[in-house]
Parts: sequence; C-alpha cells; structure tokens
Amino acid sequence: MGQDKGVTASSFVAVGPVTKGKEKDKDSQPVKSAMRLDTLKVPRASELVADRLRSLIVDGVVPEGSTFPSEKELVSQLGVSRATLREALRILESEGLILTKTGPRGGIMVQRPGAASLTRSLSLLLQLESTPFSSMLEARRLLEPLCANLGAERATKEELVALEAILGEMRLHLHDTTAYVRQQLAFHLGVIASAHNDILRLYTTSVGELLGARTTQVGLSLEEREIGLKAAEGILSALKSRNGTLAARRVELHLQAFEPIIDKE
Amino acid sequence: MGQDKGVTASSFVAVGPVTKGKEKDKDSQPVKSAMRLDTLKVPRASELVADRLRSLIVDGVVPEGSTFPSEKELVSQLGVSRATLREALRILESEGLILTKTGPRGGIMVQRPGAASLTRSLSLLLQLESTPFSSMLEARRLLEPLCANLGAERATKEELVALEAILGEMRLHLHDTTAYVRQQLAFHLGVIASAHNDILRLYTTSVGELLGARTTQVGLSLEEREIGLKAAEGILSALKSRNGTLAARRVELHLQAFEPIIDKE
DNA sequence: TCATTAGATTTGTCAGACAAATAGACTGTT
DNA sequence: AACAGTCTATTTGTCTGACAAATCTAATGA
Repeated sequence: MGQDKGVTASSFVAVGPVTKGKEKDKDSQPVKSAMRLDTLKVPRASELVADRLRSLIVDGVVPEGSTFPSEKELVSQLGVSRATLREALRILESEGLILTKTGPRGGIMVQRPGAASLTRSLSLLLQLESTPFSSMLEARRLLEPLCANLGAERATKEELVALEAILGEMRLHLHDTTAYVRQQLAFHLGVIASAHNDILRLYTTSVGELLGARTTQVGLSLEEREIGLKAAEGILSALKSRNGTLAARRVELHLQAFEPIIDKE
Repeated sequence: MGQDKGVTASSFVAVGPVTKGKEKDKDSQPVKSAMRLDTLKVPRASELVADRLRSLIVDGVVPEGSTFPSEKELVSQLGVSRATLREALRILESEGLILTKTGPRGGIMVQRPGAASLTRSLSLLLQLESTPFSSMLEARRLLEPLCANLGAERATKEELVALEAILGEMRLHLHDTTAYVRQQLAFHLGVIASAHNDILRLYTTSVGELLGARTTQVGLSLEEREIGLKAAEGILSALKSRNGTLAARRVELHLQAFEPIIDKE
C-alpha cells in the first residue's frame, strides 16, 4: 500500500468486510495427500471497494435510478484515495451497474444492467473464438422456438394484447423499413418474454441483438416485410390457441426463412 | 481534459484509432419527420484507451499468454497519465481479458475470458432480477438436451473417446464424492461441447456452472452417484449410436431426476 | 552448496492540483 | 415581466509526482 496509508488503509479495513490479512503458510502438509490450497489471491483495494459498492446495489440499499454520494464523500467515507475509488467505479461501470455524469445534479447514478451487459460479454467471447455467423443463426433458430413453446402456455392476456398491438404497428409501418424492423424486433422480444424464464430471455435476447444489428444494417425488402408480417400473425395465433408445438414450429420456419437474407453480405 | 494536456491528449488522439470526433448523422433522411439524434456520448480517455488495448487483443496483435508493455511504457506510448491508463486496465480486467501481477516478470498479462466471464455477468443479472432457482433448472433442462441432440450427429470420434475416458474416471472415483462430482461436471461439459456450437456451449456452460456450484455444495449420496453414472452411460451410448432424440430424452430425464436433489436446501 | 541479503522492476496506492461539463442563481436589457 | 447572457458552485475527468508492496535476479557469505 501507499505511503502514510498505514492509517487510512486500516481505517478503511475497519469499515471493510473481509480479506486484508495476507498470512503466508503455503503448504504445511504434515500428513501426505489432500490439503490442496490454491494460490492465495491478494485482493486489491479497488476490488474491495467495487465489491462493497456492488453489494449496496444488489442488496437494494441504493435503488436503481438514485445516485451515490459524490466521489469526494465516498473517498472520505471509505478511507481510500480517489484514484482507487475511480478504478472501482470503472469496474462497476463496465458491469453496467452505474453511469457517471459531470456537473451539479450529475454524479454516480445507479442503473440496471439489462441484457446489453450480457450481449457485450458474449460478443467479446465470440470475437475471440472467431465464431462463424452460422452458429449464431443456429442458436437463435433453436432458442426462440423453445421460448415460443413455453410462451404458448404461459403468456398472460396482457402480453398477448401487447403482441397484438405490436402487430398493428408492423402493419402500419409496413412501408417504413426502419420503423418496421424496430417493431418486428419488439415482436420477437415479446414472444421471448412470454416464456417467463429470465435466463432464456436474456440468452435469446442477447443472440437476437447480435443478429438484429445485422438485420437493420441489411434492411428488408417490401416483400420480405410482408412475409415477416404474415409469419408474425401465424405465431401470435398459435400462442393464442395455446398450441406450443405449433408456435415453436412456426417460429422455427420463420427464422429459417430469414436466415439467407441476413447471411448474404 | 486536464491541465497542459492539450499537448499530451492530442498526441494521444493522433495515435488513436477512431471515435474522437463526435459526428452524429444516424438516419440521413431529409424527408419530413425523424432527425432524431440521440444524446451525444462523450468518450472518456480511459474508455478510448481500453478500446485500443482491447482491439490489440482481439486482433491477435498481443496473443494470449503474452504480456503488455509495462504501465510506464504504455503511459509514454499512449500519452495519457497512469491514472487514466489504470482505469482502462480495470475495465479490461473486469472483462476477463487481462490480469496483472506485481514485481519483475509480472506486468499485464493477456488471458482469454472463457465462459466464466459470461457466468459472472449472468449471475449478476439474475441476482438483480431475483430470478428463482427453478428458472435456472428449467433453462438447463431445456438447453442441455438441445446440445445432446446436436452432439449425436456432430461428435467426433475423439470426443466420444474422451467421454468414454471420463466415464471411466467416474466409475473409478465412485466412492470419492468431490472427485466424482468433478468428473460428472466434466462429462456434462463434454456433451455440451460435442454440439459444436459456441453460443450454446457458452450459454449452457454458464447456467451449468451456477448450478454446479450448488451441486458440490450439497454433495451426492452413493446411490445418487450410481444413478448418475448409469445415466451417463446411457447418454454416451445414445451419442455413439447417433440417435439424437434418444440422447436428448435421456439427458432431460437425467436432469429432471436430479432437480429435487439440488433444489432441497 | 545453499541460505541470505541487496537491488531492480513492476504494480498498488496516495496526495494535491487543474481542466471540463453543467445546473442554478444572478444580472442586465428589452 | 420576460428573456438572454454571465457568473459561480459542484462534480467528474485528467495529470503529476511520490512512496509502498510484491517479487524476481544476482551478488554475498557461511
């Protein structure tokens, strides 16, 4: 740690939750086997600060939409330097938990991460593995029908009404490409949400976002839009009739039909 | 930016790759309405630095396992202060791209993120949404059979041999709970990998890790281990006979049978 | 030969300062 | 009174320089 921080650091640790001692014994194995203790991970102050602030958020102490105390105040309360605090803030920010603004009325604001956080993480991994585009298409073609199947038995009336409304918007904006694409994306998200399973929703939304970016890039012809509209109508009717296998089948066919459109480049 | 940094910052931007200008055109449709330009996002220097270093990694310029130049050198090359650089490093670290060590031979090492990165992100989201445990079980019960189905037609001989070997390990360590659980987890991962779809693999692995932590916590009785072993044998034989639906069915039954064991607390 | 010590290197932390963005109050003009 | 411009205070963004801690290497001494 830094210079006169023998004081400040200990005051921080006093407030701190755990892990600061750094006892070194390595392997004191008198017997013979077992007793494997893996490499001691020395925590950084910035990580500890990030942990504490994060737990304030997830525990609901600092609700979404509210703001943290200013950096100055946090520094004095936590007993760490501003540099350390700011490193912790960058961690939380990259997790999608906060965003910061300058000026009065600005500060450190709490926000909920949402699927975008997952999407970024996934996107990074896929870039590193140089995953082919076809794998994304396949994953979506497998996941969305799964959601539709569940949605057929779980969708609430309100959700079905909302989907109906989106369908109306799609009809309305049939001749405005960007608006139509946006509504079609909303329809997909609605179907996914109707499954009432957070994990499937987050997963399917993430891969959908990655592909959706492509769709808006490529755009859709009028004929393709009309086909998409018809497909959406069929899917919604299957959901309404609570026919899970039919809904799944229709979603799968729909996605399969659109794959060549997206894949062309 | 800070004080005399009019110089340093511009030299940095000179080296910089992209985004420093803040042009906003979005949809250049001169027709009538629209002309929505969303709030101008001013990039921080630390974000720009993080972007540049990240792209060095994903573009393979700095391969996995190697190390970056020291902070001192990076500071002089990028023309930013150490504080700014370190904030960027915390971002990359939270993305799982690097890790740092002190001392000579230490420094900033490049590593590949792996599924753990996704898992952390997912775990955070689920905590915030207070997603019930049952949703995780359901997601796994739906995803793993999907992988098994694909694996039946795509698994290479080598992968099948590896699974056979793991099965042997499971038999061998049938009376050692922790060792057995580890091998069973490896078996699951092997089945998942045999589908040859990165997205499904990452997804299923993530949710599996979240549940796997629970399994090792709870432990398994001898009888449960024997049942698990039998199930694994059945799954592998279905994969070998290239029977996708059978493999999927067996995986689903296996997971369904184990749900009450994990769910009890 | 081996343990110990000293030095060098790299990250970790602190402190203080100034720059930039921004909201709100204040002031002068119409 | 309404309005535009200015001034000020607050908050984040960045820089600089310093010291502390961890750790590898090499020299040193028994």
